Amino acid sequence: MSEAPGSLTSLRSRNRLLVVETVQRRGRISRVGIARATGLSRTTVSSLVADLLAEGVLTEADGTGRRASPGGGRPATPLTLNPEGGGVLGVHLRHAGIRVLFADLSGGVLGERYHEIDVDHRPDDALAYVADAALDLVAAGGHDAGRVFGMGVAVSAPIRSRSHTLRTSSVLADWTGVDIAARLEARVGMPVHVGNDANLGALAEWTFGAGQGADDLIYVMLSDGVGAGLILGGELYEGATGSAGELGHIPVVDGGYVCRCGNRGCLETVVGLRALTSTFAHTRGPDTTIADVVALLAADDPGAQRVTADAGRMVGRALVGICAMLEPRRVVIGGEVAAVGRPLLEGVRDMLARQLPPPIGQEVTVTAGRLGDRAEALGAIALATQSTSAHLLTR
Amino acid sequence: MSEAPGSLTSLRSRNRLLVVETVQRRGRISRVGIARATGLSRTTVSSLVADLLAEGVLTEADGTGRRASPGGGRPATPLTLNPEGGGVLGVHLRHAGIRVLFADLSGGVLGERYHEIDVDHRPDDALAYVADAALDLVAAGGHDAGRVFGMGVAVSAPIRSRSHTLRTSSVLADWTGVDIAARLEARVGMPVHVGNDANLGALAEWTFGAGQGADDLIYVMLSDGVGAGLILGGELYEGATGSAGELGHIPVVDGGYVCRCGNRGCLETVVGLRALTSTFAHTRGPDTTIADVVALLAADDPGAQRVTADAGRMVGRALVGICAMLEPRRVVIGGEVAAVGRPLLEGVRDMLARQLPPPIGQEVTVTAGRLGDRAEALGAIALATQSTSAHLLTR
DNA sequence: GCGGTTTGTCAGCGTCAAGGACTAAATAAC
DNA sequence: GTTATTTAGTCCTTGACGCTGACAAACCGC
Repeated sequence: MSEAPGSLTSLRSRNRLLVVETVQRRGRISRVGIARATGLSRTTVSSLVADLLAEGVLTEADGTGRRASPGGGRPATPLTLNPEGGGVLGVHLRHAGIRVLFADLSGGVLGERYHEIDVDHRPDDALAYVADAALDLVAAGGHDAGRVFGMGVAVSAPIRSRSHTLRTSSVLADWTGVDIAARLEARVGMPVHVGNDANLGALAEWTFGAGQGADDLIYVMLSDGVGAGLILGGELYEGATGSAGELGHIPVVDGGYVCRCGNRGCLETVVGLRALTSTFAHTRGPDTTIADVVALLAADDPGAQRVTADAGRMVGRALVGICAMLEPRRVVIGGEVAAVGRPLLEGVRDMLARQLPPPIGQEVTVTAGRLGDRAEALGAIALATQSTSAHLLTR
Repeated sequence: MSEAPGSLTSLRSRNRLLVVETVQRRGRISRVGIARATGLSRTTVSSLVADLLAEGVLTEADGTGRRASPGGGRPATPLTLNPEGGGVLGVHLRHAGIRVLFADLSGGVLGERYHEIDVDHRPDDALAYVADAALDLVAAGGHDAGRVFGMGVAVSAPIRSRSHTLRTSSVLADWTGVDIAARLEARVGMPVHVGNDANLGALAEWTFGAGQGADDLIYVMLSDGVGAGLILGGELYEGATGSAGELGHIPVVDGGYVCRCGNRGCLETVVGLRALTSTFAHTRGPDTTIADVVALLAADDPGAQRVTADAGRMVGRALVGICAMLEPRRVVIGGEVAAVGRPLLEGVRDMLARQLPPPIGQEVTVTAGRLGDRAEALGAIALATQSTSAHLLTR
């Protein structure tokens, strides 16, 4: 595991990782292909691949359907990540429930569990459920638990990255100071990595979803709370203290409602799930849900149109400063509220186009997330996969 | 120069770079010290150092004053970067003039030239001056031109990082599309690296100035234009298109003055050098300079106090969103306007403390820059040094 | 079946960093 | 003054690594 930083074995480790990442990205690639892609020699790749095959990380895929080279030549042996070579678990702890995903190393989902539970006030119950569901999924998939390399956990709270514990959060109040990683590691017997849910949502949309190829993107999670995740220069940016992305607490209304953070007029007080639905309390009753709003929009209800577009403009307003400073290629809108679709996106686009200085405004694309509910859990999968590649495969 | 990515020689190159960087950071460190700091073995370090000594990159410093170890033992031989081993040039092209610095590889300034010239409309004159001054400085320092490894250039305009050319800019209108790097390379015969001045100011304050140790910082350059540079996760962040940091064009006043970017109420229209001094037109005449404002402040003039504090608050307002999203450790205020000092800083602090959500607000420090006028040129030095280390020493 | 072509492996070689033994140069104790 | 001790730096050997070049394998078209 640990090794001298500049030694020969570290070089081999780096090359191993290079090979695995290449296969991960390209899928079904031959040894020669890897050599061309990485710049390593065929011999070296062969040697590394031999190791990885022996360890069960890669497999030689079936040759059928392989494209013969023009003019003949020995057909290449396509290599893929071994689907039975291992898997990872991804968990999303949100205030209303828990989602657990089981996926192979390339991010293909093999199983899923969702459980409604009042996560806020029951850390022990929640963690117990997570552990049970996780082990259950692995068993149901017929997988060897020893080849499940890790678990990622997305949590709706800022994370102290060093200690893995949660900082104060009014969403998960009873969880403050709980070391989720340690507790879950004890239960499931594998490395557990914890991250903020908005950050992991960003990672997911970037890896699997609407943000593919955009190495600088902002993911906006419009849910009960409002958060954001940043991919900057092709890497997840978590900030010095691990809680970057407090989009929800940017003031957007002068002298607006008081927010749970103590300030006034925060974005969250205007476009949070509850704030948004409560706008309809007078006409549609106090129990209006986001699904109701979607239905109204489908029926071309002008009030709903107006409200969601306004919400989008508020999001845009909060984003202007950040977009001017960071010049992201893409803004991806996710979270439950994103289900309302177009009018919201139009609102965001409208505000950005109007307030950003000319060159930048045209370079930012605003899109809806493609992963829906599962974005954060998929991000947890990606987190676990990254750590797995880095730690377990590098040896 | 170019080499296989995973080969043995690449490993040696990386280790070379590691050694040089360690010496750069620590200064006067022995071989054993380097070994401890890098994790390499004494043998390896010795071998690398031998190469670097032979090439003149390092020198064995004088042993006098060396601290003998407690309990005796052979005294260590301190190593330093060879002051005569090479130098780099740093240039700042601003609208009103040109600054050229000559420094050794550790950032020590060996010579300086400043020339007032209307840079905006005379690309050829300006570049000719830069080349003359640069070669002159090298000769005056008694240095061998062959051991000057590169030149960095800070420019008040967005840079297309790929092509090294300038994008449209209303500050340097006649420079649009000019390939500064290529033109200067032809004149001075060394690699030239071009960067945005605010970005390089950030790099300078982080490397040499008020931002040392803060791996996440925002540098605010309050000059005629208003720009910003970002250090994120210990690296300069330039954005996808190389023009991140458009702080000056964040709207801060609803329906304010029209800005040169086409929008209304941009930060630049309120706190730019001209905007700020023109506030005093009625009472102090139209030719008020920033020095006059400083004098007024020194005399406890209440109007000046008020104006500068308000300017600070506007800067703070523009920064709130970014600070909430990025959680920087430090905000460094530089540029000519920063000379007004305390009331401006207090204004920024006031606004951030009031509008940032509680945990973040306390974690950000707002400081004045320590490098003054020379920050951007020093950043150009840092840029050239980085590139030098990476390209020339890695061989 | 036979040359042509591409894939993958094998053996030999040069390079690299690490570990241990050794020399160099100082201090501390006697 | 001499000897033991401690730390710094070098020399030599060793094991691992990746690359080059040669060779076998597997397919094409004729």
